[in-house]
Amino acid sequence: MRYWLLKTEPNTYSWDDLKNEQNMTTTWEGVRNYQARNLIRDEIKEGDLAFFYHSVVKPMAIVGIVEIVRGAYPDHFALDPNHKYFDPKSRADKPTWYMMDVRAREEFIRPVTLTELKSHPLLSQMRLLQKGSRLSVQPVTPMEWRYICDLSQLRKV
DNA sequence: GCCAACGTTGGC
DNA sequence: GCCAACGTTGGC
Repeated sequence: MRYWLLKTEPNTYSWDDLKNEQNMTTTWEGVRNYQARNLIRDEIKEGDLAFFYHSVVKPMAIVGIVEIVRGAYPDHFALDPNHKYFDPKSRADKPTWYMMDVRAREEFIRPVTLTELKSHPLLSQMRLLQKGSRLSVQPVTPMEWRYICDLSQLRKV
């Protein structure tokens, strides 16, 4: 089982949005970056866990934990010409993009902010904290995972 | 609102 | 295959 971090802009899709979904489960579509695509398609497996990170908002923070409840399958939104995630290069018989399903599992009673993450030397190698790191799907090491979970209290959702 | 970093596009 | 131009991301 491996650990990940998923970025989202809460203006677009937030932790509260996820908690309000039926079964607190949503599709995770619209990833249009090849590096992130490769992680979804090749590395992320059902049962893996991921931090849910709010970007471009105050405060920027990890707010909860989701479980991957369905591994990679073709992103059908790429095939819909009327959808904002449409990509004319993707084809049904040869999909370019992949999506997955995630479910809210736990939330941080106190969100762990980007500022706080940066203040911990042991987290200095975190992908999220590297200059210019724009990847919206990132790996998290087991050490980083445990360390960050210990920074806040978790509660089941 | 700014702008550095990054990814993609397209002419050559 | 190179690389300049362009568009986007995302922290500040």
